[in-house]
Amino acid sequence: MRTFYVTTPIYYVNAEPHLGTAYSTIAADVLARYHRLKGEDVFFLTGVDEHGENIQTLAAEKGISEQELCDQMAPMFTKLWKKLNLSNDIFLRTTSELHKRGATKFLNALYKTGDIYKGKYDGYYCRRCESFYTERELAESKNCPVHKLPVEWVEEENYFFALSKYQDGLRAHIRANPEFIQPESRRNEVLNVVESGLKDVSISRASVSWGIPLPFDQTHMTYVWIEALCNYITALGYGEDGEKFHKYWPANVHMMGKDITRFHAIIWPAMLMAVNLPLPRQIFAHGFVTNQGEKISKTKGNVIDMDTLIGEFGLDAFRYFFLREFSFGNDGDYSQDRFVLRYNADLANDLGNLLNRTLGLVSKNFGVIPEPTTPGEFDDEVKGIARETIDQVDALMGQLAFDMALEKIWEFVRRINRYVQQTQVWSLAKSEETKGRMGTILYNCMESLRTIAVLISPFVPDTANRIRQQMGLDECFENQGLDTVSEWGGLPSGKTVGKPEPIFPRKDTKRKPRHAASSQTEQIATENLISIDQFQSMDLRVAEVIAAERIPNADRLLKLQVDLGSEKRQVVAGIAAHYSPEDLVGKQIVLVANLKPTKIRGIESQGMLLAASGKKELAVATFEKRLPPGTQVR
RNA sequence: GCCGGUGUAGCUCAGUGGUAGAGCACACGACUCAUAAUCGUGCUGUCCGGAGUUCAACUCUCCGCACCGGCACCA
Repeated sequence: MRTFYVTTPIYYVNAEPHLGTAYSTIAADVLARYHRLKGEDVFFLTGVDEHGENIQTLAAEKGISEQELCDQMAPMFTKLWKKLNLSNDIFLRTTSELHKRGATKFLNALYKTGDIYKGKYDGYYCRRCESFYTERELAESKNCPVHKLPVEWVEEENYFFALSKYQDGLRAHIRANPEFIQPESRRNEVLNVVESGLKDVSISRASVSWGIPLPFDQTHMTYVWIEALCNYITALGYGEDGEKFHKYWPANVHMMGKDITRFHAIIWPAMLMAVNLPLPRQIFAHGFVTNQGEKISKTKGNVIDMDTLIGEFGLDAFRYFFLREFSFGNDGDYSQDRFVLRYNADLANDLGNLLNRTLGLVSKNFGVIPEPTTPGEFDDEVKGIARETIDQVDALMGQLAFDMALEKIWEFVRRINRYVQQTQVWSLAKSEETKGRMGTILYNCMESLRTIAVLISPFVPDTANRIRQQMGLDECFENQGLDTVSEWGGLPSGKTVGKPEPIFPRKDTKRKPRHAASSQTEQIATENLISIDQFQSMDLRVAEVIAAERIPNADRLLKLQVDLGSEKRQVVAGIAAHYSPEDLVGKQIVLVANLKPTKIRGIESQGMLLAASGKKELAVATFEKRLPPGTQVR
């Protein structure tokens, strides 16, 4: 029996699950369900990543143990997955013994290859990011560019994995296997990174206590990312349950958001190469969901509330929308309007109404599924399209083109609506002679609906079941494979049909009162308040720009000469995308005058100008009146 | 600045070396079994701009512009 192993990333338990994680996981679920439908032996993995310094810190803040924290967080994921009707075969926690044992074995195997060596690592370290930064990556303030928190100078002995050794092997593999990294754009990106040279990566942390110790040196914890990647094999019982592992590995698809492509496309395959395990067949990085064109973020307050959406439209509409509307692999934009449009057009009008009108006619005129006694015009065409649809959907699902697969299915749905129209079935009830033809047409409609129900079942499992129920077919979908629709005519005549009820009640298109327009500005921090003294430690001055020029080979940089009254300064500012040099000359700006000088692009910068910047726009702070240069700002 | 991608009807996108398509939206018509649904017809396009190759380019090549992603860089 063919096997199919699909994975999602294991999600970090430092935050609750959100739409992005749901999107990845639903997509993986659809894929898993589709392959089960094909009769394959599927293993679908998802789980949570529970180790690392972040968890350690968070637990300390809450005054509970790390394990307690994880035990609180993990159920949030399992609960949501249940709500989303996900069919994962395992929910792996990295704190589980299964994972710990597997990871330990893997690390030992890796160690034996000789590709792990002890080296000294020193650098600026951000505890939040759990990663190092070079001096250049940091601001003068010595703050982490992501969290704006102070970083620490850390010197520690670390273990390294000789990633650089696998550069050529990786490149060759990516080149030879176009399917390996998808979509294409991600593949190019990764190829680019690999070709520009790989550096060895640190795989341990001596300063962290919450994690899995390196088996060959218990004083070091395995770096959380390295350990997490192992989950794809530990979930299969790597190193112990040989049978399961050999059955499913290598994975057919590692599915993930595009932000974590590199760990999966570079480090993970290299580690597998090192220990001589086969590489996953495909790494698929999907796009992000935006909300009306904007990135979704908590601080922005434009998070899409899944509960509300599911409450109002139903789970299946939710699952349907994100897979139909977005081209998997590209970013997709959500808006309530588009959601309603899709819901009404596709689910209520096309599919829901087709089922409803068909069953209405059947129950009124026959009461049972009629016999197909009287073939006629259009019948063969409909049957042909059914066959064609099944084949095309299969090809598209193979490419993870969920949107196109659904489009194909809906072409079929529309064709059946047209069939009803063309044959004017309803008018055939008037005489007994035409009743045979009527029954045949209705049979064909129902048989089409049965096929459609099977095809859509991976996407909208509940809907598929409801369609079957209304049609009077009691078996639910778990037992209905693709093979049950591969031959036309599998629908049994004579069965009593159920009561037709709209499966997707149409939604009013009238604009609902919008929930409070999401604010454009980010929430203002109320934590980490500073004292007036701290504020006064900044020496802010009025400065007049006397000259400005671009810096070659830098998109964002301008070199400014400014007048501070008592002295002149040279400042490099990252505002070139928004201001041309001419715009600035003569302007009076706010300068942080007591900032330690630094070199940017080899050019000395003696201060920093203040500017407000949002996602797109940026404006330099100026004064509404001219002032003597050097005047203090407070 | 480097690497890659995209730019086609109001919107989302498909597409081929021979002068353009789908769905949605919109308009009109038909029908009435059905969830104001369905079916039919129509609609708008300098297929980003410019140059070149060609009998012929939206489709190939080059240049440019805009936008997106990655890198560099951004206090």
